[in-house]
Amino acid sequence: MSEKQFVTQIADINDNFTQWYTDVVLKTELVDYGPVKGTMVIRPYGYAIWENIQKDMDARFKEAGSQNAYFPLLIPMSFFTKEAEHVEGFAPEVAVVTHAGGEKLEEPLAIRPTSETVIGTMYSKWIQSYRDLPVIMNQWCNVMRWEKTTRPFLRTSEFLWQEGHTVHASEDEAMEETIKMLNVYKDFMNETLALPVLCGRKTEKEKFAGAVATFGLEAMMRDGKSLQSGTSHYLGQNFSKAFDIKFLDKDSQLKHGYTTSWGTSTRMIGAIIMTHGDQRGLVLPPRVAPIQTIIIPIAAHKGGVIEKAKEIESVLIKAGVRAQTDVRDMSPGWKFNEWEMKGVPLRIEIGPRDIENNQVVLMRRDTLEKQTVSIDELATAIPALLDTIQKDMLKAAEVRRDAKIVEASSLDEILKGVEGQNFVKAGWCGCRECEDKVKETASATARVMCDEEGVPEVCAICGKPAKHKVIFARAY
RNA sequence: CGGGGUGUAGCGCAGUUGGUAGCGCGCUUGGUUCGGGACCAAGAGGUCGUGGGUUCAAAUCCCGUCACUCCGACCA
Repeated sequence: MSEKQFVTQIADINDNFTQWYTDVVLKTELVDYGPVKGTMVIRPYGYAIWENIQKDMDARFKEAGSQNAYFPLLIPMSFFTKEAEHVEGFAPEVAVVTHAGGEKLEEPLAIRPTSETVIGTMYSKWIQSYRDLPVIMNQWCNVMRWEKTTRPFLRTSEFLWQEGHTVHASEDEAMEETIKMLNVYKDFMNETLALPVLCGRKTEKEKFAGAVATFGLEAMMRDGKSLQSGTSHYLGQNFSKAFDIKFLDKDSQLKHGYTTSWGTSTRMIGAIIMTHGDQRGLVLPPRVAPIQTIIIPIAAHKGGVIEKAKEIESVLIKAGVRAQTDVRDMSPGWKFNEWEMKGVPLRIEIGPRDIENNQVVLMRRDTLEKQTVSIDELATAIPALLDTIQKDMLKAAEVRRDAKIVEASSLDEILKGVEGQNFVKAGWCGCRECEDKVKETASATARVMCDEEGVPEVCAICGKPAKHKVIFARAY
């Protein structure tokens, strides 16, 4: 049976990946387009994934010492001009409120594209002493960036995210926090999203507007393109000076704090889709799947089938599994296709023959393998299997990714590597010209630096001595 | 922001040289089915994206505009 037969309404994943993506997000009812250009509605099935992400991540933040807070959506325009690089980076994409209450406003208000400026302003009021430090806060909110081209989850005018903002007494401590949160993200993406990510420092060109250093987490999509899935920034004293975040230190000296910020967004849902998905549609990691096990009664008109299915459902729910029975009056084949498209990790088929044998048929969405399991064992077998799927999905994604990482020692090799849908590792002298040259010839950008692997002798682009090892890739 | 494509029923589409709108799926009702997208019967559903223009007459031709989408440039 060809994969095409299953979900004919989805574009070919190998042929037209972007169309496949659009088809999948719309047809699985994760999202729909909003009435305003570039906006998206996150529908219940998509929002449930976000809620699962939030729940897991939020616990990790709290474990890392962070508290949640909420800062206002509207930010006085003047705040942005206080940090030169920051305003330059964000000004082009800020949406501004100029009228309210039927009158023109004295000062235009920006709809936050990110909150360093308001939060910095508030922190300057709250921090006086070294005893007030560190300050570690996170907020879950929406932000708005007026993008030219948009795509659901990957880039929309408005999106949901979390942004952490911290202040520390020393440079070392702030840098430590930056790396700590990078690792919190990494663990979360590995363990919960089953996403292998490459972490490292960004080049000057690619770093956050206003940061001293930006560290990114890059995931490889099925088409070999990179998706920046999270960032952690060391901001040094750039923002503390701009927003006057000062404290009296132990030595009675008045000092500026050192700040960090870190964020991830609903874009991660895009990463899940494009990393794990296949021709049949979504393949969701069990930990974030809104429904982990779908139970499909076969020959449901026959007595006792639905009852048994419901019985299994409640056993599974008691065992902590997000299980659901599809009792709709449709053919089993239709339901199989639908739930496969929606990426439910496990399917249970139960019909009269199974009930007779006290068993069910199980199918894994990730491998499409079927097996029969005794009904008595389900309460333990299903949670264990979900766990296995979670781990196998990460492994499978790692294998796919590692097969598509190549080394290059010339611009030509970088181009060939990127054209072959690979991540390309190469030596780099550190100059902007070489970075731009890669962009021009290969449409690829420096994703992250990986100097810890050993820096090659020469820059693959200009041949001068290399200072860094860089991963080049085309990116979303 | 440049280049291409598409807007006709909830979805996918057809609609010829301009002549007053159709198909498939879905939906509603009833019945038969049910182990990989079932079938029969009877129904409901559209000011053809939008604003102008040409014409006796526009889904169809012309101009504008908006949205979506694909390919680039800019960005999470």
